[in-house]
Amino acid sequence: MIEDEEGLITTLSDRLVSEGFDVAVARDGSEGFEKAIENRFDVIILDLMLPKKNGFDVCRDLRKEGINTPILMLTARGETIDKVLGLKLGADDYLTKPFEIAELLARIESLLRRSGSGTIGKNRFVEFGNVYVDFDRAEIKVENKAIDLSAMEFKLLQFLVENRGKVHSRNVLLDEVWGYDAMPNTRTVDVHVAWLRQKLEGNPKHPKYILTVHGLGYKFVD
Amino acid sequence: MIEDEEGLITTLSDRLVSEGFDVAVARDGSEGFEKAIENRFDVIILDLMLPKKNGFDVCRDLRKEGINTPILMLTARGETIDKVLGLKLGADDYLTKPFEIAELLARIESLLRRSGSGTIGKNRFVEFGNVYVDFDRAEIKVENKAIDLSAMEFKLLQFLVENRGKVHSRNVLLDEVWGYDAMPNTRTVDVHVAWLRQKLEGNPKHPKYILTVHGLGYKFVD
DNA sequence: GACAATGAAAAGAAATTGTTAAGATTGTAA
DNA sequence: TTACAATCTTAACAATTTCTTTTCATTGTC
Repeated sequence: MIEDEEGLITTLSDRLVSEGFDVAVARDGSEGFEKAIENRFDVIILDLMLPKKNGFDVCRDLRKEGINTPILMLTARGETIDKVLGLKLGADDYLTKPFEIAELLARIESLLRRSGSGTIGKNRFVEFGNVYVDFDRAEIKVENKAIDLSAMEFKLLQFLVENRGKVHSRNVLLDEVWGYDAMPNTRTVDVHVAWLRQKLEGNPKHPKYILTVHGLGYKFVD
Repeated sequence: MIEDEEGLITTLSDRLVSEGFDVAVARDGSEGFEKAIENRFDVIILDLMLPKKNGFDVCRDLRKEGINTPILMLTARGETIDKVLGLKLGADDYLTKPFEIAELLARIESLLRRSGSGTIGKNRFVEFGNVYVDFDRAEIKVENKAIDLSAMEFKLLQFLVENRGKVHSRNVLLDEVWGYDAMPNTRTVDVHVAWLRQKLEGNPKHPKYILTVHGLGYKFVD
């Protein structure tokens, strides 16, 4: 994402990350150009008005370098855009600010589909034993009965499941689930693990999925 | 629908109309190309073998013009189709003649769903409990009595309903419903949710449809 | 068996949400 | 243009839920 408007950067990258994308940001044209050459991105979101090197130039020069990554160009409100020029320079799609994020996501999907890079945004869920977890709906079912999890419990479960098999120390879990700037006692993790077990282990006293590794931390297995 | 086989045109357009779609027909490639640029269609059904300009060319040129309308390509019996080529040119799906009309309808539905334009053509409405919502007419009825919703309330309801089941954080709702450049307080969402509940939940204190997921956001269920 | 690590329970702290009402903003008609 | 009505946003407070800490019992390891 080559963009200099901080608000848009934050909103957009947050959303894209939550949709499962990895996002790299460049805040001016030259930086964007460099990064786009060094890395193999799937899509480039390119603002037209940029410091140092404008969107048209970035686009044209990238194509000159043989970079065929799909480019979605953003134009400011009211900015009259010369589509023909844009097309000649090699952009793949346009979007005029302000736009709905859904619109942008749809365009990205379309670009990815066209370039054959694959799809995203599916319903993510996992099953183990008779536990069913749907991360988008924030819903879990045990023996087909819906169970309520708190936000923390959910995030913790999600992290453990997505990094199954590996042992995670309490400090790692605090960083990953609670965030780097939250600094609760490590025992807090224990409490949440206990609650999770209470809710989804058939026999919480002898857990099958969320296991304790004495002296090291916890791990999820299935 | 860009197609030159009269029999198919009649059968198909009759059926599509009866399913609630509006259908425009072009009988050769050039005409189809022109019409697709002039109008905002929701789906294009495009035959491969056409007079004046073949399906591949129409497809590629439309994409070049920035037309992202989903394209469903029809190929004749036995016509070997180069799917890779088709994909590069921007088609979204294929169907080989002869096909069941039901199959074609299903593919169209799928394309519409993917492109997020909702199912248009049909007079789209939903019912849950004794609430009736017509999105095209922007009308809702509760126990058969018409209820007024403000613009925001309506957009919010529509988004929740169209993405039912999934939990949406307040920030996502702000982005989706208010737009990314609008930056109100996240609590604004709560207020609107409360109003919606007031208007369409039988017992607003214990909502059945618009549910709070503590710590995460809101979701619609029915 | 000693010592540290973990499990379990409960109370206090903190965060989130529901609700209301007072401005601020927008749209509309005179 | 002005005045009015409708709508939206913000702020405040209470109610609720969740999180953190603490304590003590239990388990595991050397």
